Amino acid sequence: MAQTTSRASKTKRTTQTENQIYDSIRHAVLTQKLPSGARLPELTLSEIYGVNRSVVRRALVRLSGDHIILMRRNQSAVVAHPTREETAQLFDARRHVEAQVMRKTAGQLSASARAEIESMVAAEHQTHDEGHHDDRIHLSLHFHERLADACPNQVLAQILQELILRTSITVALYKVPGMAACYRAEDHRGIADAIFDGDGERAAQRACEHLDYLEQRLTHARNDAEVDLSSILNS
Amino acid sequence: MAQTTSRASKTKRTTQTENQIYDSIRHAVLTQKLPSGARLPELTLSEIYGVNRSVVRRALVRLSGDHIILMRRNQSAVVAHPTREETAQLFDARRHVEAQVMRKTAGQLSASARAEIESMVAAEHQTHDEGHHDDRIHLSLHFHERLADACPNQVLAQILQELILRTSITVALYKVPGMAACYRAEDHRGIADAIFDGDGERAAQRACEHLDYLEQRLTHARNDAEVDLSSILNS
DNA sequence: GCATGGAAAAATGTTGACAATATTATAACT
DNA sequence: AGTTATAATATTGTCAACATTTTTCCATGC
Repeated sequence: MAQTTSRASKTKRTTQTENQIYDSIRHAVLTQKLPSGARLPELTLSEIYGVNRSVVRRALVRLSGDHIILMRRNQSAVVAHPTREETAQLFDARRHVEAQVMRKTAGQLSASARAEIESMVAAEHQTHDEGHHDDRIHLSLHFHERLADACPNQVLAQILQELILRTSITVALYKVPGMAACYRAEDHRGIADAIFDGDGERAAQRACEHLDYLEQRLTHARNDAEVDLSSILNS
Repeated sequence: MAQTTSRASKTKRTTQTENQIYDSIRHAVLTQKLPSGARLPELTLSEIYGVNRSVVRRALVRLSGDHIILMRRNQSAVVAHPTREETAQLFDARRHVEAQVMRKTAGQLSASARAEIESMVAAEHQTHDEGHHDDRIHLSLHFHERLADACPNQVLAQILQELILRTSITVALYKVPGMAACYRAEDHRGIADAIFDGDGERAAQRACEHLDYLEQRLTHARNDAEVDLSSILNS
């Protein structure tokens, strides 16, 4: 039932090109290549992807529905730039939802899923040790998303996926600049082990602590930046 | 910050006409005038509302993002028709989210909000006694939405609003036909009182019991129907 | 140097047309 | 009657053009 062509795209319209655009922008935001506040003019995007504005538009409307970008009348879409207040609410909501997803997922993993997650944790450690921060961020997000995928309750899981993306935006916006993107090596390991053991309550606890740690590392200063779209959006 | 022009429309594009269409369809689904599976051709809608298809389209894409309608390539949009499995997941998710919203909202109501909710509960009892089921359904949904509005965490509240709408669709689909739309007179009263008393845990408990009752009343048989759009969508 | 005003440019809003696809109706056949 | 093939219709997909609005830039004045 759950179509997997487009990451967490729920169930909706699927011109292949539209999905590509949706995924491309989503991915760029997720990996923090597109910073908060970056403008996304329809014409520029339609030239980059070689399609008409109407196709771009649909992708943008979907993204705005996911709170990833912000659309205002007669103005270019911009990557969402949540306030500090909204950030706090996002983390609060995510803790509550993710904890429940952990409880429901614990002990439910197939052998293959388990192996997959194991390798992801290992890969994450490796990229961290080697200093590939961009890759590690991507793997870290993929870890949370992969666990959500395994949750028996996909309604709850999709809600979590959205919250993961939105909190990722806030981290990019409010993290202290020099810091190697908030990371504690043993956090994901601990969560995975609790899930494997079927100990949902411990997994939930670990996930909350993980998110607390992340949130505490945020500052009040915002990191704004300018970007060149065409150099970023070419997947 | 939270714009209230369009019920739970999050923050997004807002051609007035587009919002009207969005709200109109949303309302028709919510009040069960548009049944599950009903087709929503773009041309028909654009004639009804007197606008171009592109305007209708944007409203439809937003609705599909909310899981209210389903869009498939080259096919007309249709009102969502969740499976029994998805229904169970929806109720499970809603219980978990709504319980938390109750906890956070308890004791936070202003005097005016309190009075407003009081009058809503009273109105609900009255319409029930008088047998105006359609009105009562509307008031009942409004009760839950009004409480969500009062929640300090609006991220969580908006997630709940979406779940309220989606569960409403499942109720329309799976309720036993003759039954006067699942209703226990004292449920909302008990929830409201707990909120007023600042007893979040009791409010959460009552909300869960309320939802359990609702869910248990659903059958496996689906209620399908045919409809004439133009006679419904004229608000 | 700075604010103000207005023209030029850029971007979105809206529309209608045509192409591609899906749905429905019709006809032929068993 | 029921089933299949085919034609007709309905519906969405994509596009380009123009209208409207916002943004940017530059000249003017103080």
